Amino acid sequence: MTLPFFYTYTFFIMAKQKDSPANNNERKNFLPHIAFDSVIFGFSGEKLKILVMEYHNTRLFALPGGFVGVTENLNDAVRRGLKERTGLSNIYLQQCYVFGDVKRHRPAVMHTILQANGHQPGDDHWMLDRFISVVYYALINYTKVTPRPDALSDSCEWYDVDALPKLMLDHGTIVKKALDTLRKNLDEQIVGMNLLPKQFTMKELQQVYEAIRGEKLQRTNFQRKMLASGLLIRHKKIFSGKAHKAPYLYQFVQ
Amino acid sequence: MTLPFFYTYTFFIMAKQKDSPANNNERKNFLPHIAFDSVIFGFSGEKLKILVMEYHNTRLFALPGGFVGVTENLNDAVRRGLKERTGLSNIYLQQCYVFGDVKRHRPAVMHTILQANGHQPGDDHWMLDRFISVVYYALINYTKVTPRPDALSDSCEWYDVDALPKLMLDHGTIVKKALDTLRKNLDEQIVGMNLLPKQFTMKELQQVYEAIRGEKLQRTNFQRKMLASGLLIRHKKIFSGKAHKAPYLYQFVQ
DNA sequence: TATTATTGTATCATATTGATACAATAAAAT
DNA sequence: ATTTTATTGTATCAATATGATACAATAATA
Repeated sequence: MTLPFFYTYTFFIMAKQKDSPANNNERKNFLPHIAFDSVIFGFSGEKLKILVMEYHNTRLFALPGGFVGVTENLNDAVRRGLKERTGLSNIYLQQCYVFGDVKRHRPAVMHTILQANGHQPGDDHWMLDRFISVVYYALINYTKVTPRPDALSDSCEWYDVDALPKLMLDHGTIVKKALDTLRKNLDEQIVGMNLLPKQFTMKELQQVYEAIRGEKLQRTNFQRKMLASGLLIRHKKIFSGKAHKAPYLYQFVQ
Repeated sequence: MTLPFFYTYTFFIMAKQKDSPANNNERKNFLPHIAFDSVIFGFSGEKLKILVMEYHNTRLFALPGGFVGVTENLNDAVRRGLKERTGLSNIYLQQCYVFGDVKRHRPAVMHTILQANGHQPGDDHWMLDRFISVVYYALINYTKVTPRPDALSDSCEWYDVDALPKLMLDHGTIVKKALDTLRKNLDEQIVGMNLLPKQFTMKELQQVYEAIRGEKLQRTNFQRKMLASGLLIRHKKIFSGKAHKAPYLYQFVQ
């Protein structure tokens, strides 16, 4: 579990108060025992990356996550979190898996995080409870996003999927599961439309697929298949300023 | 949400007591706001079916479901429920989707069920709360199972997926989602191994696929593909007592 | 013994995929 | 101004997979 997005707005205020009343207020605002975590995929032009947060005084790395308001749809809660981290509203979002094992519950870790931010949580603090976590993955256009660390002054940065820092709790397993699911669900149009800018070259498109599938593809056959799919509209060539033959620009239909 | 499997053991006893103490005890035994529902697929030899329960005095049809013990893994809770309904322990089980919209919350329906079983639940009864439901689907060999209605004397019966009764709440949507997921994940070996008896004819195997995909397949090409897959072991012919050429029996490797 | 519907296999034509070759070309190097 | 370069777009051949059809084998029945 990560710190809730909610913190961004209210945590600092509450941190100045005694813990119990704040604890009780927050406990009433969210569904207990239910969290979500998001694996946010972006594509840099060459590599597949995900957003990872670091809790400043703890050296703990975690996925962005949060909690569900008592009158809030689960999906909306996740969108709220994504908006908070990325500034984007219309993000491609998919449920991935629910992690519900008892052994996820490690209150000491959450205690560390709370303490590192000036709290003295009692043993009955709601965030020290057992949580099940609904995991989502999101696909976003890397270039549109400036990741925003939250009010706890964590960092929030892109990391290559193959060069992640060690993540806290079971967040490493969560990333693996999200990547597996993305690979299994790999739909040409959806993935391309959400990870790439509106217009792109055939090479960029191929790099997206190679990054996700984790293997090199035959250039000529990839091109043939994509062109035959009917998903692409071809635009004018771009003269990129690089040497060699200039590529066409493409975009997805619709 | 359906009545919890837990009811089977304790509900009748509790029903004799005043509601509040029982309410409070149960509230402590389960994670609040979290439920699961199971779409249990079976194959009859011709049709794909699912298990549906009927609450006797309500004419309400529902999927089997339940709640998660406070010290119980989510997956184990679902297996506990399946064992209860089918008697089987090693069941192929897959997570499907989490339904988490606020509009699922319809306390009146649950109130009706509780009342129909002799309860007078107060407005604060834990089962009248908002729940998110983690949906699983299971594949089981129809012939191995005798569905067990629970102690509330509901019925628990197989229904053709294309001839379901109207299900309560969003359970109709849940079935659609489970079927979609099954189709998308359709893995030859896993599906065949779990829906068919150990040995089966090529015709039975084809019928499983046709039932799941909802379309007829070309017999000869299906046979060619399955034989070429290397997944099947061929056994002796069976002389079924029917006219015409006797088919071979097959089974999956491993 | 002939009939019947089912089963197993073969064989076409057509699509899809893998591997390779090659011409076109934008800018840099000469 | 011409040559060189790596990249891009396209074509083509072989190998494989798929769709459609034909047909022989056969277990029990008529």
